[in-house]
Amino acid sequence: MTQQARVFDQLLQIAAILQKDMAQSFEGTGLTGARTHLLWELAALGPSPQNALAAALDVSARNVTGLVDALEAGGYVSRAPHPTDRRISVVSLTGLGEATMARMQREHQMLSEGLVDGLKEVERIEGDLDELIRRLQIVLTPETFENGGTAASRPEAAS
Amino acid sequence: MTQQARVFDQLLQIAAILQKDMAQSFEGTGLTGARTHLLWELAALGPSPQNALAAALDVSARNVTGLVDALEAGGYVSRAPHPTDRRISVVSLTGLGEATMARMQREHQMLSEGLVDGLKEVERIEGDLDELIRRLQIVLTPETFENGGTAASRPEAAS
DNA sequence: TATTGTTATACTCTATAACTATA
DNA sequence: TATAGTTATAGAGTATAACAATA
Repeated sequence: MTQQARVFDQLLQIAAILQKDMAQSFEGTGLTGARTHLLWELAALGPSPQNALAAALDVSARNVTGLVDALEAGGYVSRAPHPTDRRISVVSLTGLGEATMARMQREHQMLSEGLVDGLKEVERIEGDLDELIRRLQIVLTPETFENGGTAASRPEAAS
Repeated sequence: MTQQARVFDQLLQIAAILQKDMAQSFEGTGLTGARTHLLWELAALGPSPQNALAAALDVSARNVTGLVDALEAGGYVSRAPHPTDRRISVVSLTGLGEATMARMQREHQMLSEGLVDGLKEVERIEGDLDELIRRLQIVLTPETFENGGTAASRPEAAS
């Protein structure tokens, strides 16, 4: 039962493809992966304190300051004072930010449809992927093996 | 044919899981994703000029200099002069580097097996994944849509 | 003249710690 | 006293450009 386990490498390959696509995507736009991630969260949450964004993104407050600075400079978001708590700055999408997100959501939808267009047994595949995701989370749980996970995702997936 | 296309999001979720695992993996080891990637390539290629590593990793020569510096400081690789071309420095795995790679390959194998252990129809799933990979590369080809790809990998996959 | 690797410089993401302004 | 966001500092990955040594 040893040699035939290509599945893991296939998943790594998928991760690599998606990551590379994302990295190449933001050229000249002033956007980056991290900044766009913040935009997605902001679109989902609505106007938010940087506080909440840091929690949503699972990054430090300092990091959010930098991302919002850059997005503000690019015209994608704006900061406004909180009506009652003057410590808080509320971040909102600008018109450009909204338009950008609308476009991205549209493109995401198109790609999503294009990926499965004409594919047989899509629902069964979705079930298989759910099972793989479930197993992946178990298998990568550090306690499962003595290792910290590292070896798992051999960095082929990283570039 | 619109609403049911979960597959793309599932793939993004897989990418996010693998990336997160990889990021968490290198704690205190002096290794990182990029450095480990170089080690994998080096293990595959054998002793190589930095030149070749830059090509294999698809990264600038400057970048390789930094990665090799760090790996050399950590004792994972060593630089040696090329026998005939004195411009070239040949990078090799040290004993520690070899041992580290052997361990990682072992762990990778274990995870690979653990992922599919007891799973039904593994070969069919592998075929489905191959098809998805193929389609992914087509769908993400920039020319396919007017976009640069960005929207594709909504950065949920990035953190 | 072309190539290898380096130094110089710069940008991005990320973190912790110290500090300010507010609650 | 605790919280929100900032400045200060630092490490890591990445890039281009200029430069040295060598082909």
